[in-house]
Formats: sequence, structure tokens, C-alpha cells
Amino acid sequence: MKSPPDVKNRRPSPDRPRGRPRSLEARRAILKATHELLAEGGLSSVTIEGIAARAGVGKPTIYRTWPNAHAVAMAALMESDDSGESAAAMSRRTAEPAPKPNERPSSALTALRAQLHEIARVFSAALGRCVTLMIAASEQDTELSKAFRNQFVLARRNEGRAFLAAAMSNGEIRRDLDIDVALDLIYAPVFYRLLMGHAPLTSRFIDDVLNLALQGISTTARRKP
Amino acid sequence: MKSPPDVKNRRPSPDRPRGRPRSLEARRAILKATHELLAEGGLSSVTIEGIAARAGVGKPTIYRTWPNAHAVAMAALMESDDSGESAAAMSRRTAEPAPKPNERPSSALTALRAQLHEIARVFSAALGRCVTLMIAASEQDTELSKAFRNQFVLARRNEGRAFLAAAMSNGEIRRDLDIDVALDLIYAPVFYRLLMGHAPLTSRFIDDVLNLALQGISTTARRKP
Amino acid sequence: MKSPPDVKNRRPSPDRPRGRPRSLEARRAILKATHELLAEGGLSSVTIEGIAARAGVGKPTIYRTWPNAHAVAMAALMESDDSGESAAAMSRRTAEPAPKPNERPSSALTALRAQLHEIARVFSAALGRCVTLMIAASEQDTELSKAFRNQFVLARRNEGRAFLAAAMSNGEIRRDLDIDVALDLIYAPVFYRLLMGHAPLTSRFIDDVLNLALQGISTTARRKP
Amino acid sequence: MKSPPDVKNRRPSPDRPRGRPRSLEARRAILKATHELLAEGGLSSVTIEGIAARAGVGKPTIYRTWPNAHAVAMAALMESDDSGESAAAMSRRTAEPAPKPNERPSSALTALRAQLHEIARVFSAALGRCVTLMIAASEQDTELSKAFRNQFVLARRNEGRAFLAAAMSNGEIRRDLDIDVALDLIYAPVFYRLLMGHAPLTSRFIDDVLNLALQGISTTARRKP
DNA sequence: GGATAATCGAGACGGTACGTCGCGTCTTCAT
DNA sequence: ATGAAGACGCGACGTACCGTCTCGATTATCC
Repeated sequence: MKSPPDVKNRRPSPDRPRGRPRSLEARRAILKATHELLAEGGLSSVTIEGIAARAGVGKPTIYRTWPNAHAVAMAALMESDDSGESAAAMSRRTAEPAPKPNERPSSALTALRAQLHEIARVFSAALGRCVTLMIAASEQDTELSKAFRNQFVLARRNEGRAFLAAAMSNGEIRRDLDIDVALDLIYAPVFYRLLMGHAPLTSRFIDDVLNLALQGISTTARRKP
Repeated sequence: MKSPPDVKNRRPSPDRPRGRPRSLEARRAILKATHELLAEGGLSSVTIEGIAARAGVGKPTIYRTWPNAHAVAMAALMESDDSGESAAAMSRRTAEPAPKPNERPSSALTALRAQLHEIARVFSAALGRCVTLMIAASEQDTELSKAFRNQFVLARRNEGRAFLAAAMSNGEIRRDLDIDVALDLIYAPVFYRLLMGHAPLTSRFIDDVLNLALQGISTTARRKP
Repeated sequence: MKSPPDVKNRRPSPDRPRGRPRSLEARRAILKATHELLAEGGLSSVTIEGIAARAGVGKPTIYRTWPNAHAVAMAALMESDDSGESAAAMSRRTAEPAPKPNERPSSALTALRAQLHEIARVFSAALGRCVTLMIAASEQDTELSKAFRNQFVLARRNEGRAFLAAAMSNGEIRRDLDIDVALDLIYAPVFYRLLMGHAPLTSRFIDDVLNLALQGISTTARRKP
Repeated sequence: MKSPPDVKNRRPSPDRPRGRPRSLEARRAILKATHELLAEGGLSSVTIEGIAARAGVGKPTIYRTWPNAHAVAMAALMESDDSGESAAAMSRRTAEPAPKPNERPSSALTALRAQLHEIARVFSAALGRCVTLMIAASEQDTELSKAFRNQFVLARRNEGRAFLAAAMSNGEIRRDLDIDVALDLIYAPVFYRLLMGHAPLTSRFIDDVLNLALQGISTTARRKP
């Protein structure tokens, strides 16, 4: 900000531990350490003291940025969230034909199905369980909590909402649908199985859920004699 | 040390524990105190020391029976579970006509709807949130955890399974249905909204979910021209 | 052992208590266990629970006889006290000539010297330290405490008193002597070194102490005709 | 910041501990509380929890400095030791003529006598008993234990050694004396009576002990020219 | 012989204190 | 004037023993 306008992110010399550009480095170390702790021992092993020790950082440095260990964990998970890829990419990867309910599905419904599989994949992993748990356990009104929920749940939900809207506009699903209800109908069972653990979260199950939901909300279901 | 080898027919009564039996009174006081703490401050205010102090009990007395505060909370919630009433009773209480999808529903579907409303009511309360949270947060493999999940989730789920079976047998829902998937489709959205908090869990929502699910799984949906 | 029912410890006294008599066997097991614990871990490892567990005995059985662990330890040490042998026996065993102050000593002083060596030997052992510690640490007014002190300290002291009286009567020591002070002068240094640990308690030291006590440390004492 | 390599005479001070230094205030509060507890209830009423509560301090703050309650008690007694005054001061205060053995004593022996009386006075008090007990009960090899013994026993003993050396150099006591033995002969009876409690520790007794130690108890010692 | 009674083992009870861990705040020093 | 290091007051943890109190079973004496 003073004489050199670009001093900040200067990192051509890796041996520059001279001054104190430690801040960014510290942040990264903190999030990395937290991520490792999460992966190793789950949410309950994330403590401020543990993070500070592993990151080689003072506790106040952590508290300067986050209010508690929960928040650091959230930040670490958000930072490392690799699931931001587009639904197209997901659709491409999981290029399965997918069991069709009764008609050939549009690309919108195909993408929705792919997204569901992707969600199941991500959240079945160890860190995914942490995410779900943290959403469930967090106070619902903090800023970070909302951001977290937004990134991990609502972003996908909005993507799904777009899929449904597309499907609606091309006549694949009913026009009188309450999309929020429909979205819950589709996404909820995945998390339900994850959390309750009463039955495994298989790929088959996801297809079944979607088929069942579709037969309810699709226009084909409305056909009456 | 009498060496005479006269083996008495001393029956060791291997089933009955030796020593002073555990105090029912203490157990009750502990669970009552825990229940109060849960209701007042939520899951995080349930500490062994707090329970012991409020129940007028020593900490070791608690640890003798439960391994940690989480387990005591589970036990307290299970003990005080007043939701064991029959679906008939629930149906009677919530004697609403319920918005019908498109036909007059059988008593089975009516009971299912009543049960869903009841579940939403119970789990929306403060203690209900605790229950959900504890299910989500608990290690899945302990004995108590399984019992807890069984009592609060699977018991209702089994009741629901009976409803669906009845509805299936009288032709209201499709015979080719995977009931486990259908059950998740119906119950999951309730808990999803509870945990995620992205939208309120209204009575209207429950009806909507059920209607939507029914239109997917009911035979009327299969009618094609 | 079993056929004669009266051999055991049947007392003819009609005021014998009603119920089941206390088990001698249990008492022995308790004292044995306590003794082992004392030898293994010192005074601090003697706990009622530890004794009960090792002796295969219920805790109330211990409390029925002794008021606390300290008392059991005292009893165990008193029971196992092998130092009750006569000074004559000791004198016989440690038949050393002993460095004489300036004259040939009477048998009384020889016996005193032998007793001092014996005391040092016994109290230098692990259990001896326990004894000293317990005397020092015990409340001074209990019955058991007095008995303990009496057995381990005063009995020897009284023996020593007899030695000094004999020596006095045959003119070896001064007649105007306060024997209690003289006894303390002789016995105290042994325990002092044991407890303070500032210097080792050697056999040489004991001889030196006795010689010095006999002769005095002032130059005036050495003058001879 | 980096061009001038050592503008300041910054010493690396590798010995100085990093981080926040320990609070002198807390330390003082802890020792004060411990001292009060010792005075009120003796050694057994010194508990970490009690100290923490009375000092308004957290338990870890205590454990950060001392390993157990015993050590805190030692530190408290050492800190509050008011007996460091010189023997001259003691001699001045207790300006008694002192019963002379047979000659007018030198100032060295007078000072020794005064010191003995002072020791008896200090150790007869409640806290003095604690000190003796703790010396007796403590493991002998810890650092603190040695320091404690050094302060309370050996310091006085060294003073006494100086007295004896002075008396020896001016011909009052024998030159062939083993001073360590002589010191034990003089100091031991005081502590012996304190610990054993078989007889009171009177002022008279102290004089008697000193006289007897000086003269010896044997008849041969009384011969004068 | 049957009732009575004290003892036995076992172990749960209400407690106290232990020594540890983590919290979130603070203070100090080095950069 | 920021950041690491770490001590602080605090609160809860889970454990070890305390000394007391049931339990059912086991011996003895007395009626």
C-alpha cells in the first residue's frame, strides 16, 4: 500500500520468511491442519489447541479470524470443497444411461440424476459426514453457518432447482409443482440415509428415489382416464 | 480354607448380579435431571457434573451405568418418550380430513398422514431437535445408539411400513413398490427440513410431501390411457 | 479340621455374641494383604479397596475391625513384628566386640549397643521406614496409635532403660542422670538419620553415637586422672 | 528490517522462556492460601482444589508450577520461613543466662544453645510439626524435597557446625570429634520428641540434652583435674 | 430343629479430590 | 504492531478411594 504497490503477494523468493507476510501463510496452515484433523479424527478431534499445535500457530491467531473451532472446521471444509464443478462436468463423468422411469429423459433430468449421484458420492466420504453433521449441529443463525449451508446444500439445491425448472418448461414435470417441496422430496432421502444409517446409501437407491419421485411429479403421472 | 472336598450344590445363580443392586431411585433422578437439562439448555448443557449435581448423585453412579453424557441423554430421551402411542390414537387426535390427493384415502393412508404430522410435531419441539441431533451425531455402532435410533426412527418407520403394506394390499399403492425406498421418500423430507433449516417445517409442507409422494407411488399415477 | 466342631475357638464364656463369629481367616488374609502392599508400595499404597481386593474380602469386613487404612497398616506391622526378641538374643547374634570407649564395657552397655544396631537394622528396611513414618504421621491420641508407638518404640526404650539402670547401678554411668534424657540422646540420632536422610545410617555411626553419648563432646569430659 | 543485520544489540536470550510469564500474583495467592490451609487444618487439609478455590486460581495454574499438593505445601512453608534470622539475633532475643554445664560457656556454645531453643520453639508450633512431618514423609530424592530439607534442617545444622567448629578451635570441645555425629547427637533429640510424642519438648529438656551431650553420660566423663 | 442374629462376599451409593484437557482471553517478546 | 508462545481463570472430564449401605448367602447360638 505504501511505496511498493504489489509487495503483498510477492512470492518469487520462497526463502522470504523475513518480514511478516505470515498472515496468509498462517491461514493456510490453519486450514490445512484443520482439514487433516477432520480427516483423521472427525469433527470432535478438531480443537483450537490441536490446530494451533499442528499448524505451528498461536491460538490468538486463530481466534482473530474465527470465533470457535466449529467455525474453523467449516472454513476448512469450504476451502477444500472440490465439488464446485458444474453439473455438466458431473453429467459427463457419470455418463451412465440411468434407468428411465417410463420415457427418455431430457438432459435436465439426466443432469439432476448425475448431480444426485455426485452428492451421494461426496457426502458418503468421511469429510462428507462431517459436513452433514456440522450443518445439523450448528446453530442456525450465525453468518458462517448460513454461508456453509449455502455452499454445501443450497448451491446444489439451486442447481437442482434450475434442472427442475428446465424440465418443467419443456413439459416433463407438472407445472403446478411446488418446486421447494419437490426438491426436498428428492434430496432429503440421500441425507436421511447418511445420517440415520438404517440402510446403505447405494447408487441403486438414488435411482429408485428419483424414479419414484418422478412418477409422482412427472406429467405422465397426471394422466387419468 | 477348608480343604474338605465336599462340593456343595451351591448354586451361584449366575444370572443375578452379586452385591447391592443399583438404585432405581438414583437412576430415575439422573434421567429426570438429564431430561430437564436437555429441555432447558439443549444437548450441549448436558454434562455429567451438571446431572450429578441436579440429581443429587455422585458422578461415579452415573458412569457406572452410562459411558458418557451423550449416552445418558439418549437414555433420558428414550425413557421419557411419550410418543409410543398407537397410530390410531394419533389419528383420533389429529382428526383432520387432510387434503386428499385425488381420491378419498383409505384409513391406512390417513393413519400414515396422521403419523407424519405427529412426528413433525414431536420432533419440532426442543427435545425433538435433540433427538435428531443425537442420532446424527452419534457413533453408529454402539448398542445404545442402535437402540435409540430404533426407538425413535425405526419404530415409526415400521409403523409406516404397516400402513403402506395395508394400502398396498387394498390396491391403493403400487404392488411393485420397494417399500424401503418409499418410506425414505416420505419420512426423509421431514427430518431434512428439521436439520437443514433451509425452510420451515409446516403442516402444509407435510401434506404436500405426502401428496407428492403418493402421486408417485399410488396406483392412480400408473393409470395410462 | 471339620469333624470336631469344638476345636476351633469355642470359648466357654456364656457372653459370647450371638451371630456368626468373625472369621479369623479373613483377618489373617487382610493383614497379609496389607503387609504385602506395604512392602510393595509403601504406606501410600495401602488402601481399603486394595486390601479388600487382594485379600478377597469385603470392605465392611475390614471396617468392622479397623477404622481406616492407617490402622490396618499399623495392625499389619504389629502382627508381623519379628523384633520382639530379647536383647540377649540380639546380643548373641551381633556378637561383635564393638569399639570400646575407654574401658571394658559391662554386659549392660554391650547389650545396649547390640540393641541399637538391631534397631538400626530393622528400621532401615522398607517396612521399618513405614513404621517410623506412621508413628510420625499418626494422630497421637488414638488407642491404636499409642499401642503402636508402645510396641515399636517404647518397648525398646524400656529395654534400654533397663540397660542404663543396670549400668548405673554398677557404676558405669552417672547416678545423677535423667535417664529419659539419656535415652533420647542415644536413640534419637538413629531415627533422625532415618527420617532426615541427610547422611547414611551406618553401623559405624551407631557406635560413634554411643561412644560420644557416653563420653560427651566437651574437652572437660576427657580429662582423666 | 533485513538490511541491518544486527542494529540492535538484541540478545537472543535463549534462557528466557517464551510466552507469557507466570503470574507472580497468582503464585503469591497460591502460597498464601496454602499457608492458611496448613495453619488451619494441617497437612492433610492441603488439597489442590482447596488451594485453587481459596486463592481464586485455576487448578492447572497450580499444576503448572508444582507436581502435587505436597510440593505446594513445601513451597509455602519455605516461602514463609521466618527463621532465617542469624543466630546472633536469636541469642539476643533469648538472652537467658542458660544453665551452664560446669564452666562459663563461650559465646559459641551459648549461641548453639540459643539456636536449639529457637528450633524447638519454631518446630513446636503447628506449622513446625507440618515441616517435620513433610520431611519425614517426602520422597527423599526430589529436587524440592532436598531444597526443603536443606532450608529447614541443614541450614541450621550448618550454623550449628560453625558453632561447634568455633568451640573446637577455642578448646572447648574435643578436637578428635566427628562433628557430623556430634551435630546429630544434639539436634536429633529435639525432633525425636516432636515426632514420637512420648514426652514433651520442654525448654528444660533442651538444656539437659545439651549438657549431657557436652559432658557425656558415663561416669568416666566427669573426672576433672 | 427352627428361628434369630451377626458375619461373610460383593458391590452400589453419595462424596471428595485427583490430575488432565480444552476453552477463550491475556500478556510478553521477537520480528 | 503483528504473530508465536504460552500462562491465565475456568469448567468439565473420567478415575480412584473414601466410608456407608444394602443384598443374598453363610454360620453360629438360642429357643
